[in-house]
Amino acid sequence: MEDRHRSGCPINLTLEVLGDRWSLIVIRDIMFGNRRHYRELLGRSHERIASNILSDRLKRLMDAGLLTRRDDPSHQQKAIYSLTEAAIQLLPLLVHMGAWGRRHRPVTPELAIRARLLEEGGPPLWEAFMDELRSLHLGAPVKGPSVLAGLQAAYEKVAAEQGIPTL
Amino acid sequence: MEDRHRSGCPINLTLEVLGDRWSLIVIRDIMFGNRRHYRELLGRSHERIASNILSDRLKRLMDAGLLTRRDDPSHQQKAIYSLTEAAIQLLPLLVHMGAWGRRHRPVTPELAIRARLLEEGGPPLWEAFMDELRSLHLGAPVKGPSVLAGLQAAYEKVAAEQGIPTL
DNA sequence: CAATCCGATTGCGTATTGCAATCAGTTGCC
DNA sequence: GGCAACTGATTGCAATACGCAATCGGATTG
Repeated sequence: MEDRHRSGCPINLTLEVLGDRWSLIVIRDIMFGNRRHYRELLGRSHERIASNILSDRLKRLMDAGLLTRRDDPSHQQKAIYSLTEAAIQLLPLLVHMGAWGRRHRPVTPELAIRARLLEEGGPPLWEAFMDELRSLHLGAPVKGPSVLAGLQAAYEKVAAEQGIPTL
Repeated sequence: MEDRHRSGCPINLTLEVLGDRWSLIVIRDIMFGNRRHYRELLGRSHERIASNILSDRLKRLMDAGLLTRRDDPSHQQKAIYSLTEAAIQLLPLLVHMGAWGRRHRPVTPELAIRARLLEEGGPPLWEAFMDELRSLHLGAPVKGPSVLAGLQAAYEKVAAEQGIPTL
């Protein structure tokens, strides 16, 4: 991206990569929504990212070493985007953002269910989730039950109880 | 700021407040640099924020309930900016950002000293620091020795050993 | 062979950013 | 008193980024 940095401060350097309104949304959708294709990222979020912005962010995140792109073997023209280890290690950051937002912003309760569960699970749950992400994105061996599926099931349970349409 | 949100997702709502290149830099400088005046924030950082951007960010952060502004009793035209409880609770997020940047970005070693100490200190140190911030910014009673001074001393010690100019 | 889906790209108007200069009022100093 | 320095900003302007809609060439599906 840039060779010239504003400063070598760790927080500043992190903001140079993630300090905009879309980069972390894209990573969130890949990480928690398991969205691996361009069209999935484009259409299925509440936030409705524009296609040119998505394209630009995918490029930037690849340049920054947070995403990789490979061809989908099942479809000649599909691409699969995967998280790198660096991106997987953003999980605690995203959990903290969710936790802070839950406390200090006007969140929609059903959209905060996953954030609450991840917060309550604490570092042990995060580690299990990160291991699962490594198996999904880096081809690492599967180590345990699916945290992702567990979060989704918990969400659907609460959603069903409250008559909320599943995303 | 905006009444219309892109979505009620906790991560998205957090990004609507903090998802730009300067907001967290301002909070970082107030929090870790104890910079409470406009001119201090304007001039003493490595990143050199422009005065109009700083002015705009201070306004937005006040609107978002992360900062308060009051008159400086010692100087008729000076203002003192303080963190709110919501902003103080961003500390773990900032520590995680620093930790991630330290591992995955080309940080300047001496600028990473505080980040390393806060990371190593873990939640107990963060709690102590947050208590100190509450006494500095919210007028809460002082509870223990100054974490801020400790970080600064540790930084100056390493800096002196390596002949690095103190900020 | 037509409709649909694929990952983008283009055009265009608006909003945000970066940079430098400037402002009016206050303070410190001699 | 007088003046330089300092206070928290504001203004003007150019460059960049964003948001939105339309579109693209190629591949797949029915």
